[in-house]
Amino acid sequence: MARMHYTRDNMAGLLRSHDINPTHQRIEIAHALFSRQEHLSADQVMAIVNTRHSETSKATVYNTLKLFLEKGLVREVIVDPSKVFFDPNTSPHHHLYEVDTGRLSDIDAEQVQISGLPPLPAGMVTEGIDLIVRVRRKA
Amino acid sequence: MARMHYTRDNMAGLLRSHDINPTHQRIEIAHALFSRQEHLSADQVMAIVNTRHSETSKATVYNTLKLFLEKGLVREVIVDPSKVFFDPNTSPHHHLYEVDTGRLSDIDAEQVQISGLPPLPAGMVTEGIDLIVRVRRKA
DNA sequence: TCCGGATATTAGACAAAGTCCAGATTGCCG
DNA sequence: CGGCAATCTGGACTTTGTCTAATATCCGGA
Ligand SMILES: [Mn+2]
Ligand SMILES: [Mn+2]
Ligand SMILES: [Zn+2]
Ligand SMILES: [Zn+2]
Repeated sequence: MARMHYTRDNMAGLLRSHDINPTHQRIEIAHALFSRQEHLSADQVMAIVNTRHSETSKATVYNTLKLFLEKGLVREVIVDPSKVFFDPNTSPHHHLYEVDTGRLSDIDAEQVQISGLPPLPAGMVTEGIDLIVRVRRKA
Repeated sequence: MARMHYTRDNMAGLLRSHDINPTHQRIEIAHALFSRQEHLSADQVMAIVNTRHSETSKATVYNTLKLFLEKGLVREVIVDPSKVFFDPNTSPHHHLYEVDTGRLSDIDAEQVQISGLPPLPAGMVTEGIDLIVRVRRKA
């Protein structure tokens, strides 16, 4: 929070701080996500990064997003059966999904409490708890 | 609940009660889901239904699962970026997803409470609230 | 029973998202 | 400059799911 501006220049430091070698392509992809602070699909990232002139291949977009994921720079949001969204907000939070438009927005985790979850099966650890509120325009 | 046995004979009535014309293929597909009470992907349904000898086409499997969904006979569970699962349990409940094995199991909604959700945007209605606990084998 | 329309099923072409690979590029160090 | 590791790339490939036009099945009325 209280993050000011995500410029391309900032991106190099952000990447380094996550143990990611900052290359031109990686900076562009990070910038697409962080400057917008939106949930983007791989396809959308691809389109943004290649608006001016084609710069980054599909393989690199996918490789890079996966790398960001492994390094904990972004998180994955699985709400749509046809594509995954990448989320520059890695603090714990939930999602509101408008099923008819595909719009996806954040719900702050602070004020939401979830209680009464059963104990985990032995030898398992929680990787994350995803809460998705699916909404639709009233008929 | 307290459902005893899901035989093929029961399936016709179940389908009719959901306003679905019971055909041979639909009965087989419903039987695959309800007799197991498991979360199955379209591919898995296809494999089950066609074990003995090929009986049902891919198009019919997908058409039928979509029909079941529309008629409220099954629900969709979106946890895996690569495929959707179909769930014969339509009562409100949550899911535990073992990310490394792909195993998906139910969490009773009765004892879980979720509070503090923000008000919905105007003109929107909730279609459902999905809670997914992602777990992993302890390292 | 036979006919005709509505309903359901089918094979296979197609599309979209994502993966993989082998070859080119880049950046860096001596 | 030459070598090496890391990165990037086009394009083939895979998987999941959709679509379509042809066929098969079902059913009610003559
Ligand atoms: Mn650029
Ligand atoms: Mn059969
Ligand atoms: Zn988010
Ligand atoms: Zn379930």
